[in-house]
Amino acid sequence: MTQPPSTQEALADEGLTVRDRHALMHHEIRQRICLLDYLPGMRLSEAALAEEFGTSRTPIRRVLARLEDEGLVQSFHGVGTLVTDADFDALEQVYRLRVELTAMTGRLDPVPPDFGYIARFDQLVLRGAAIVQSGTARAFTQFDIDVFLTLQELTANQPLRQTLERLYFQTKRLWLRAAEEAQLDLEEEFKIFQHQLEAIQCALKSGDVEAVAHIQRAHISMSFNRLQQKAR
Amino acid sequence: MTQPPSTQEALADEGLTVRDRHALMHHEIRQRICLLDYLPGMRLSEAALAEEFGTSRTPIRRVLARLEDEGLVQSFHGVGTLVTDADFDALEQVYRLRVELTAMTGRLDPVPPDFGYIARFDQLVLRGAAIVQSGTARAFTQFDIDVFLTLQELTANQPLRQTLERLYFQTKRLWLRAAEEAQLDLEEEFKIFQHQLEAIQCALKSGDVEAVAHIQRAHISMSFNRLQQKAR
DNA sequence: GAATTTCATGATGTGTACAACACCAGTGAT
DNA sequence: ATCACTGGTGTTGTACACATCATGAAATTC
Repeated sequence: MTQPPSTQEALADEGLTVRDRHALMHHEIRQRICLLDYLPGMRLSEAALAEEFGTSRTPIRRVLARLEDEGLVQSFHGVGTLVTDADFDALEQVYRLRVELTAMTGRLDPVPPDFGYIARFDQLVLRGAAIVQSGTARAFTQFDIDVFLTLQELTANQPLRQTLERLYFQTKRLWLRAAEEAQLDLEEEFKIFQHQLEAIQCALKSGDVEAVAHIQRAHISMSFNRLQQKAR
Repeated sequence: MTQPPSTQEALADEGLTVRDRHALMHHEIRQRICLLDYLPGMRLSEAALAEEFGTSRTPIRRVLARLEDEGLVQSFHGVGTLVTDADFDALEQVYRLRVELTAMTGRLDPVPPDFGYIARFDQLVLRGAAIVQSGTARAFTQFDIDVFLTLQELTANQPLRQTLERLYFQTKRLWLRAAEEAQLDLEEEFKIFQHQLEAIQCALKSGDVEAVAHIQRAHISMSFNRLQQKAR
């Protein structure tokens, strides 16, 4: 009996290439940083991570180097590898660029959604409805990541997707931190997000990918404004 | 008597931190790829590069990993590290994104040029005039890189700069390859570029950074169209 | 008692040997 | 003659020992 392996087990699996193992570790650590399992300023030990993932420091160092290029950690010789702090002012530029780039997804190589895609999105909307009723900020963030990755499929422009993914994971921590510090009205945030999902769902069914992009853009912009408001 | 050290000598210098050495090697290898010293498909030997830069494979591997993330090389286990080929169709998406992002530099955190900046730009225009008269495609490309990096200073938005730099170095090889294959009228290309520089110079002196961005955008777009035309 | 020095500790960065892998030439059987 | 196999060679990937550096506590000196 074979069951889908967990992330940790997958690393021990033998059917994976080097690139796959690297991607898995990168995703996992990035996820932990964005879900605030690793808080800003926290020191990541290469040795500890190596032991956890059942490998040596060398592959871990490669992953951390990539995360450093992406702005999520920073290494200091003799000190350690520290999670960068999600400072509002420093990330304002990232947020504004994200807003503009999101609008662009509708114009640059849009991918018309097929039936399978719309069905998958319907599933997401259902999942979201459950979170509205009883969900934690953490579960919501994980959900938000899934929605983001799904919506990314609507653009065939690879460099645009790659760039947006970077920016997304750089800014995502801001929202979650504000939410956990009770600066945001969680219930209201959930409802707004659900409304956005339904609007996107509607646009998808009419095949209007550009409208989807504009809805996203508007909501990212408004979310940023709410953050800005509460941060002061 | 102290003179500015060359790239190779700088690596032997002792006053440099780890990060500086990494940046130097990264810049140097990136430059070689974009100036077609390393042709697409060519195999880069980690051992040879390590010896040349007077270090071991370990730091070289980190540089190559970054270049792989940037899409300039690709490593294959047991085969080698190959320079990616500058395929026109594959880079079309990059080009189009670059066009849009360049226009954005005028809107997102523009930096008003001061007298020192304008003076430096005047120097560039003079250098360009010399290339128009008697210049190789290679010298022109090197000049183009300098102009690009100078114009980047007009945006304070760091993530935007970082992204544009990536895209720029991904696409730059296309032009040079087309030029060396005599698909482009070099003299005409030089003149067009010089006209662009003068237009930008004019916009700079009136302090209109957004106009600078639009001039750039127009020329990148037109340059791409000329490439597309000649490639078929 | 306070400032300074020393040194133990633990972190990242580097060098190197070896493992895993792909490619190719040569060899043999069919 | 052709195909399959096998070993040699060179490459990237990994593990580990060591160098280098920053930090803080303890010892020492004034």
